[in-house]
Amino acid sequence: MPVGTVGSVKAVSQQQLQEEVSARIILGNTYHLFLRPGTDVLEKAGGLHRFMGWERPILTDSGGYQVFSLASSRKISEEGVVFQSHIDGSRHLFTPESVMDIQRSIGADIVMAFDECPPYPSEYKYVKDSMDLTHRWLDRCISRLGSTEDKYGYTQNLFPIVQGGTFADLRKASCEYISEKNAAGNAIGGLSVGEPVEMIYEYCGLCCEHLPAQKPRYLMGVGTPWDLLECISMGVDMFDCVMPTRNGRNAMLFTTNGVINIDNKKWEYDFSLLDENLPSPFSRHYSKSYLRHLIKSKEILGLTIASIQNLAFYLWLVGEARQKILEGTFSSWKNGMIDRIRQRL
RNA sequence: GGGCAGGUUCCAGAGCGGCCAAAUGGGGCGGACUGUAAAUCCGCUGUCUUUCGACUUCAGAGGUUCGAAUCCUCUCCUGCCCA
Repeated sequence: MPVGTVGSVKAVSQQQLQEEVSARIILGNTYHLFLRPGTDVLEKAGGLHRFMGWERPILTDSGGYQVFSLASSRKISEEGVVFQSHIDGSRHLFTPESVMDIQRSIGADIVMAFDECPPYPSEYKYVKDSMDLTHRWLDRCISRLGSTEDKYGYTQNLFPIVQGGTFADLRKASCEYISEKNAAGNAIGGLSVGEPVEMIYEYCGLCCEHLPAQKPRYLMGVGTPWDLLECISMGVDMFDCVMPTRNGRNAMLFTTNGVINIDNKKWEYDFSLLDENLPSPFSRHYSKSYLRHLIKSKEILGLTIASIQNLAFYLWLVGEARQKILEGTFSSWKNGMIDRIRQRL
C-alpha cells in the first residue's frame, strides 16, 4: 500500500540530528525515509512511480533474508543459493547476477544487494566467512548492475548491505568494505534476527559511526515504533519491517496514544475512533468497537483495517520525527514520545 | 393429562462407579511477533496456598457403596411428541 511523500528535514548524526535534508516515505508494509541532506537518492533518480494517486518509489529486497528465515529449504554455495519453493517444491537458483536482473525487471528504484544473513547466535568463524561471502557477492552485484542498463529510464540504485553479526571488528570491517563502493546508500543487515534489542541498538550505532554520513543509512528489519526513534537518533534514515502489518493482523494496534490489544473486551463498547490524531481516513472513520467486532468475527476486513491503522501510525511517527529534526527539537521530543506511544492502553 | 429426552464448572459440550476440579471448543485475561510463505503461536482461566496440598463443585434432597458428576428414590425445572 503506497503512502506518500515527506518534505525537507534536518538530519540526525550520532547523538543528535543536524543538517537539512529531503525525506521521502515509501510503500507497503515497509516504509522508508531519507532524513539527512543529500541522502535522497530518488531526488536525482526521478524514479517516482504513479500508483493509485500516490508518488511511490520502489524498493525491492534481494531474497537474502528468505535464505535466512527459510533456512530449512535452501543450500548456500559460492555460486549462490538453491532455494526450494514451499509452494510446489521446485528448486530455484538465486545468484547475485540473477537477483540483480530480477530487481531491475521489477523496476526497483532501490535494488538491494544479495547477501547472506547469519542467524543469532552464530560462531565468529561462521559469521566471518559469511560476511566475506556477502562481500564477494556484493562485487558481483555491482559488476552485474554496472554491465546492464536501467530498464525503465530512471536510475536503479544498488544498496550494499553490512553484515558482521554481533562482532564489533567484523561490523567495522564490513562497514569499511561497503563504504568504499560509494553506493547511493548503505544498508545495515543481519540485525533483528533474534538477538536482544540492546544489541540491535549497539550494533546499529556502531554501523552508523562507520558508514558515510552523507549517504542514506537503511536499517533492515527494524522495528517497533520506539526502536525507530532510537535508531533515528543514531543516524538511521530508512527502515522497513513486518511489524505494523503482522502485529496488526494479530490484533495489536499502534496508536498515537499507546498500544492497544483490540481483542480485549474493554474495547467492546468503545465507540471512539481508532486514532483521532492520524490523517488516515481509516483511523478517523472506524471505531475501536467496530474493529474489535470485525476481528472477533474473523472478518478479513478487520485485519486490513488494523494493518492500515498501524501503517498510518508508522508514517505519522516518522513524519513527526522529521518535523522535529527540522525544528531542531528531536532529542528533547523523542523520549517523551517513546513513553507515550509505548504505553499499553 | 400421557410418552419420551434432558439438567455438568462464564457459554457450548464430553464424561457415565475410583486415573475428575472434571476432555474439547468458544469466551475471558496475559504474553510473543522486528530485511513477511503463514489471518500465527504460547501461558493462565472453581476457592485458598509460593510449592506440596487442602477445601467446595456436576439442578435439589435423600440413599446404595470403602469410594458417586457417574447407580437408586423422590422433588423441581427444560425441550420434543401425543391428547
